[in-house]
Amino acid sequence: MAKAHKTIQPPGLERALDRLEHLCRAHGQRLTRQRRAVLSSLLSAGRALSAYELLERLRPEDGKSTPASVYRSLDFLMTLGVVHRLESTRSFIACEHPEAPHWVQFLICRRCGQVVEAEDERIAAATERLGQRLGFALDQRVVELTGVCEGCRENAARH
Amino acid sequence: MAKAHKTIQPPGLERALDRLEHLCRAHGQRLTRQRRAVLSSLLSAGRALSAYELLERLRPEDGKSTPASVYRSLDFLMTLGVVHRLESTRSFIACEHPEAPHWVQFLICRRCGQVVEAEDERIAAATERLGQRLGFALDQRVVELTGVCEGCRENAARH
DNA sequence: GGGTATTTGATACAAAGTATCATTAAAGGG
DNA sequence: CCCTTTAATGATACTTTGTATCAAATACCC
Ligand SMILES: [Zn+2]
Ligand SMILES: [Zn+2]
Ligand SMILES: [Zn+2]
Ligand SMILES: [Zn+2]
Repeated sequence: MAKAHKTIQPPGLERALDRLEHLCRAHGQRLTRQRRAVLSSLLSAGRALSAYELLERLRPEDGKSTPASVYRSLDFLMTLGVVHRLESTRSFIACEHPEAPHWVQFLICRRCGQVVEAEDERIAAATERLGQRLGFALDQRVVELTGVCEGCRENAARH
Repeated sequence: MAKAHKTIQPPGLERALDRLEHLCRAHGQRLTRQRRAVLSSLLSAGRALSAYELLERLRPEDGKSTPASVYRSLDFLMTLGVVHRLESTRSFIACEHPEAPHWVQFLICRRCGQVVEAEDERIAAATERLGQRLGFALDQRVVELTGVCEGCRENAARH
């Protein structure tokens, strides 16, 4: 049975966009059409997209988006914590956690591209401790674990 | 007092190149002039370099290196585990640990660019456990912690 | 030293990201 | 609702990073 491609439906999307609006107000930032469109597009994709893939998906709606403006919107959404950047795949993904800025870990399947956003206490604590031990005042933690997910291993098993 | 720029001197460099030779033999791989030059250059730099910075440093010696060949050498050295790639800065650094392939964490100072390679048991265990819990068979772990190192914070403190 | 599979060089290109500045539009107050 | 202000976008051009292809060179083994 093929698992349906994960796509956030209108209800969840609405909620996320409302949350974006509140975050903007709270931070005294402007909520523009493009910022909404970028988040919306990432959510609808239901997976990580490169900036240029995202640009392609915006084109039909908003033919005049450019790389620079997409990157600006992404940067903005990242500072709000509603979008994350995956360094190891140079792509961007909508946050799965409704809370304020947080430190997360990503698990990435190299077969199907699935990305799981985790919030592991143990890892958070261990990285913090390492930073302290080595005298670093940390402000960014990239934890990206790549491998093969369960589903893909099962598929591979039966040839 | 200005701290001298960290640079690996001939003795350590020799040892690293010998190690590279042995690793190549052990893996039945060829040790070419360029591969030696790339590792040597990274070691001498004593910091992370982008592929193109590295290319510049190779030019004087070997005027006909190209981006493609540098990337190929870097890929090769990475599979041997003697060079690491920093995803969050798109750069490469010589391994500081003489052991075979290993899982490490990097601490990166966003001020001075210093990179410390750590091998923290707790983080290793915690990431492994997270992978298992979520059903991922991990084969790559990117842990890059960015912040400000102790030295840079002290410098900043006295304006 | 000669044979052979691997690696490199040369060339061209693709993908990812940024700088600059004139124009547009979001937000807030009247 | 309109006007003003300030921040964001559009347009353009460019930089940086990374890859594909195939002929020529070379490391390794004997
Ligand atoms: Zn998140
Ligand atoms: Zn998978
Ligand atoms: Zn290492
Ligand atoms: Zn520093």
